[in-house]
Amino acid sequence: MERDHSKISMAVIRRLPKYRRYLEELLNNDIHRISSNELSKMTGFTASQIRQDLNNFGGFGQQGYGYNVEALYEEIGKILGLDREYETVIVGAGNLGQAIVNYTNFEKSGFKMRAMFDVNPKLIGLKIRDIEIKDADELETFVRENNIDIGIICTTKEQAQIVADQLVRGNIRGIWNFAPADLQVPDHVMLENVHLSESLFTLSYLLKSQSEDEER
Amino acid sequence: MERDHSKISMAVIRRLPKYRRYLEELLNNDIHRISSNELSKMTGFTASQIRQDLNNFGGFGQQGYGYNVEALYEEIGKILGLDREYETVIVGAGNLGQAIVNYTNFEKSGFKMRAMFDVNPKLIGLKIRDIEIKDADELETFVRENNIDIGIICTTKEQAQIVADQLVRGNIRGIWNFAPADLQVPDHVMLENVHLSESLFTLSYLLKSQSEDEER
DNA sequence: TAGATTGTTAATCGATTAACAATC
DNA sequence: TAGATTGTTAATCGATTAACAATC
Repeated sequence: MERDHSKISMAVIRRLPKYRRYLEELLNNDIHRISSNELSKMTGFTASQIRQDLNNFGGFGQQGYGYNVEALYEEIGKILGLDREYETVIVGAGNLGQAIVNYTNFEKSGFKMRAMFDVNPKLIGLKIRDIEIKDADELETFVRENNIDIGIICTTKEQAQIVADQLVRGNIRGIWNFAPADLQVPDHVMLENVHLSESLFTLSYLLKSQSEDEER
Repeated sequence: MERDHSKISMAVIRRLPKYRRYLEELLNNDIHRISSNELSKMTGFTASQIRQDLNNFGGFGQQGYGYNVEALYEEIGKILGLDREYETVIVGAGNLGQAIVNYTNFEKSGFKMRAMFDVNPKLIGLKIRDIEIKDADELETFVRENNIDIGIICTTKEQAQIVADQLVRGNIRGIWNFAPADLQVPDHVMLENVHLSESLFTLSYLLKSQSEDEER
């Protein structure tokens, strides 16, 4: 049933978490069967697209019946790599870093927060949810010795590339970057950016075009 | 020179902030002229795409010369609606709300933070950067009376739709939503989501497919 | 069996890239 | 003028939608 996933487009991948979120909701409401048509109404994607998306990974459905909610939820989790745990560190223990470490849903999804790092002496040594804020000097060593998978960068844009280099030297596998910068990392290190100002500027564009539309 | 912007694709819009960011960098380095080819090398987009993108909005360049950095920077700012100020409130004064209010770059870009709101009595009355945390009960009235443009939702997913409804009743124009939920808002209210877990799950997918590739 | 709904192919649509004439 | 680079059209590529045969 499993196909070659190696050339799935990112557009498909980015829809999977939304499918999974709605499937979770269905499970919470004790609904065990769903058709692409019903999922379409919930998610706003077309039924055709949903069937296409899922079929990239195998035939999870059954003709005349639809999809089993539990099974599909589990399969999507596996595709996304959520059937395992990830060792994680947060670099930058300011408000954003703290927001992430306090958002326990990430832990529940398997992203284990092992340490935070900062340069601010006032923060070093503190603990948040039992997670210690360490001196940023120890980052590379800690990442290497603890086989950390993911580094979450919550520093200024000035520090971000320096931190990324340290993470890479410590053999990090992926970087989740919140700094407003385009980081340079080797091909084998996966990079996912959250560029907040790009998102905010998109909203301001939408407001502008909305008000222009109203003038018509 | 100005064209009808009403049917520009979102793919184009979401590239504009990146162009603008690199143009700002050029300005800081006193570079006043840039070709689509050089911009291509910096941003990673093709030169052809850059010229196509910019030509959606008018001919900002000059044959044989390229683009004037200042002028292009300004134009992109105008297109994105960054040539004006926005009245903004943050709902939810936890770490994430505080991270946003403390990130002063948004203020510099014209997004004026006028108040924060929370239900937690321990937070109500406190001030962050001179911005007061108010009782969430006052949200709708405050938004209406102060002509707030943008509401930033940093609450739990359970509270998010309730807050969105209050913002809408207060005549909000746009919502920047950080809660992991798909909010229902009327068509005239613009909605931009930052779904952090979707981004993190995408990273975990990338890690998984990267390790599968290595096995080959 | 009849009805429902998937899996999958084909058609359409939209976005990106290539090419080059226009022009500074 | 010669050289460079845009603006813009045409070609290609990829993603979405439609349609329907397969099948539960």
